[in-house]
Amino acid sequence: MHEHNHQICIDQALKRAKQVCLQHGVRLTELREQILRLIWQNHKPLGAYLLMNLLEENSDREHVAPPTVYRTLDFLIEHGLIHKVHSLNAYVGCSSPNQDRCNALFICSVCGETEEIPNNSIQQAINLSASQHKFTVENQMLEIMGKCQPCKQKKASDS
Amino acid sequence: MHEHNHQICIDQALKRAKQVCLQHGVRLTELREQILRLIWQNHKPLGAYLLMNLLEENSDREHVAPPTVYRTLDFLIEHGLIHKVHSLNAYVGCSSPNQDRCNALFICSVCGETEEIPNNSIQQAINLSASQHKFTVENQMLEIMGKCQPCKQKKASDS
DNA sequence: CTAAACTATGTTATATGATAACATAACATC
DNA sequence: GATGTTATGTTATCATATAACATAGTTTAG
Repeated sequence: MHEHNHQICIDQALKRAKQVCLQHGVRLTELREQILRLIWQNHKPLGAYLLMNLLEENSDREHVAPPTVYRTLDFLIEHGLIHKVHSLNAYVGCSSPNQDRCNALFICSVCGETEEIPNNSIQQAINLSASQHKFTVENQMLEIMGKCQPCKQKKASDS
Repeated sequence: MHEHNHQICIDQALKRAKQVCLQHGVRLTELREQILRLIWQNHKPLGAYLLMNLLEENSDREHVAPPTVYRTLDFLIEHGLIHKVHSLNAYVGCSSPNQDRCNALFICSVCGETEEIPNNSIQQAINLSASQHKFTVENQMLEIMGKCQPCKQKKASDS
């Protein structure tokens, strides 16, 4: 795990979520805030059913059913607060919700930690390729699996 | 649909599959060939259960079970003959099986037609971004949803 | 202030996608 | 043709996601 202050991460994400909801004229309900918080407590993508269990453990809710979670995930995705990581069927906090399009997601295959990295030159290359093929982009996803620096070092020191 | 000769497409894909299997020292069995053929009969990504049904309809097999299809899909993926389109949970023929990494997949949200477009500058941008973050890429997926040229034209003429 | 409209959540059932575990068959090699 | 290997069949089950409808909570207009 990178050494960075998680609490600050979470606080920032929630603060931003409140702003976004205000701007969009929608409500950040308790449920939505709880799920967003759970997601941000990891930098790993979390599956919907895991989130369901976490929600049962970490709130006074007793029985949480799938639709509850999926609706909330849909809401958070719709307002750019989280991403779905399709290669894992899992969900991760969005660190730059102001962008139209999804950035590159770097996913470590060892620790699962996921970083969203904005990159103009990737975007430009995609846009160029799209326009060359007269293709109008609505949505895109770039997921990159591999090993992060800390995990590589750790593996090296293990052997 | 682009006007291009499908049969040539399919034939080329099967020819290439035979080469690849020969090189890799594995067998292109009847089942594998049938599924590869079914996949190539579309330029749209097909789901595993749809393929299962198509296989029952288009072969003398009576009951095809999920593992049969999934094992075959795994085989075809492993040998670079098809791609899984994660955003659709579906499978599409790979048009350039010699590459290490997956190219950009342009998926039309109207007709579903999918094109795999190799693009060095996208790949370079990804590699650069990865190396800047000291991230070792093992695998990647870039899926771009939007509208293809024919569908845009068609829509324009409809209105 | 309360009825109506809208938004959010609860509940039950089910659809869809994928795999585990073990049995059988086909093929290859000696 | 016995043996090991690869491929496929079979049954059950897990994992992911949604449909459809019921209830509750919020907002707004009259």
